Amino acid sequence: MRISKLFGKTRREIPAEADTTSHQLLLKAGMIHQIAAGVYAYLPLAWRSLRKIENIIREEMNEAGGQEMMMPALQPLELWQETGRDQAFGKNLFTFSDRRDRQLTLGPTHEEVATKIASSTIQSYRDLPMMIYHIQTKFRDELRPRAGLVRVREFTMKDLYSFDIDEEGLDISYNKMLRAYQNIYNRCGLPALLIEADSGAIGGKDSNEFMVIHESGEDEVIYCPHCKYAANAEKAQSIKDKIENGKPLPIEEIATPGMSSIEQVASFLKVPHSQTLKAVFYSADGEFTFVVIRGDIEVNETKLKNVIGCTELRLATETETAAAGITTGFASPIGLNGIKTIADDSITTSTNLIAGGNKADTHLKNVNYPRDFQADIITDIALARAGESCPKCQGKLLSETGIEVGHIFKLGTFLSQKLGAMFIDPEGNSQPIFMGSYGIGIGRLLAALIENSHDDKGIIWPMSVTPYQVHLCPLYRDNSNIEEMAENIYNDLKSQEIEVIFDDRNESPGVKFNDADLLGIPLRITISPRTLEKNSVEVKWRTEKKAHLIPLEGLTVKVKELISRSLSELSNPV
RNA sequence: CGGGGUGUAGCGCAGCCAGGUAGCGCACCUGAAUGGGGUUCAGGUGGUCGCCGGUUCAAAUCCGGCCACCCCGACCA
Repeated sequence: MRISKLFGKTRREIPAEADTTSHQLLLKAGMIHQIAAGVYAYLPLAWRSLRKIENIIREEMNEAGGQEMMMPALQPLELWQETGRDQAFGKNLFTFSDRRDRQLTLGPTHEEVATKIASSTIQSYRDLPMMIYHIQTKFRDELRPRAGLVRVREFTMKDLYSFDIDEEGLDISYNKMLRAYQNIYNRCGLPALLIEADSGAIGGKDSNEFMVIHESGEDEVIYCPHCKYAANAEKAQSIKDKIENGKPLPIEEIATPGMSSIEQVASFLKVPHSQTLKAVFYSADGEFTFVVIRGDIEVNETKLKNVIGCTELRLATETETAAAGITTGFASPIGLNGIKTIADDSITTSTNLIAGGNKADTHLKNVNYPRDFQADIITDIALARAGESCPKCQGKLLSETGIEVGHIFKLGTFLSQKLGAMFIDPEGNSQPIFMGSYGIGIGRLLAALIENSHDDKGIIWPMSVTPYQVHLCPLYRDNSNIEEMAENIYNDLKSQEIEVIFDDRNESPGVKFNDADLLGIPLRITISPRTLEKNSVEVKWRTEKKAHLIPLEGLTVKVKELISRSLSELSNPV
């Protein structure tokens, strides 16, 4: 490709709207163009990289036994209503009506469609196990698209669905995918951490995410440096320190005028936050719910949602709280009637806590569970934090932010039961198919790659996913000798199927080098009067400062060798 | 949806407060010189000032409404 003909120009200044590195570099390098919030066009350079990533994914999916097919983006909303996931997705689902007033949705994912097809295609245990996948455009009406390609409303995703006869079969399929995913990240040169994740509204047993640890990420990862325990903060467990406040004492009412927050109460009574009881009120699918947790710990709403089993969970409004007869700021689980109460297990290991008095300006001292109140459910609903102890090895937990570049789920039989995807077992009984779902967002992977691999000059592509392998950079091109040599080298490299981008512009060396660094092609070949004097060209890796001279004679063979060596460093299958 | 911000040429911005022929830099076109890390000079092309309405002799500028985009939060298989 000649840069003079390339669709998409590099820029010196970047649109003010971009403030994430990958977004800035993608714009600066002329690789993407924004059309609306969270909607992008991919220009030729980005498209080449995206296709390479897709192909790596395709190869690994095929290797693991997946069969590629294509499912439609346009889906009847009815299908989503059958599984109830229209509610779970809520407004994230793009929906509209066709000319006959039938409601349609642009698929945010394809479990429903895949399951529907499986229900008619798979009939016997002899048809299982089976894995199908496609690479296709998804639509999600995100509340807030952000950070360039990191969170968008239209994006390409590879999603694979596995179908098995039982839990053990699912485990096998799941592990195959897990290995395939690790191969994908390795081949893309992207260090992705495998972590435990919440499986969300669809339920299911296990779920894992692949995270690229990076400050611009949107997810918090809690991990243990000692035993490699790592989990999404929504899922993470920790050992809560026990707080002993002595033997249970008699309950006592105390005046706390105007002290309505944990902060105020604790400092007023000169006790640590951990000796207080915090009350939080939620509306869970419309039901008013009272949540109690130790004062120093935050509620993990994902855990809470799973415990309650609701689809919509939000903090209750002041009106709702008042309607439930609760005195905000002085709420208490004691003497509560007819309100669903959920408590974190942290309150069972502490004694003599300070709780609200259920009337203004009053708190209760020496509150003890279960002596003074009961909860409908007692379990872990706490947000794990860095500094707490690892649930596996007692080591100290740490926290980082990360970009989610893959998510895999053991779905179990939830969807197959809803949609009637059954098979006949060897005994002749009808059984629901065990399903798994495995997704990778291609564009986000690209963004994560750039976040992970760049310097202040530009992108640094791994050889496997670079738009081009070689950047050919002749200096003083109007010198006819250079021009001719450069054209020859360009043609030689191309004839050996080396992917080369040729800076055939008559620009100054500074401009060319800066653009080369910005585009981030792994190998740069410079040809100038200076190198020609020695019958050589300069070859420089994007990752290195220094260039070295390579003779013109045998150049193509040498370059081919460098490329394949670079590629082989990226592929060591798990 | 709550909070904050921005819309003027392809990009970055000034002009608005105090209404009076729309400007600068980059990019782009022409020419010349130069050139190993965004080179210089000269000449040029390009704008419904986000949209609709109001005030006014006159609106990029003042007033009202709307829209779009960005950031933080909430939300998120």
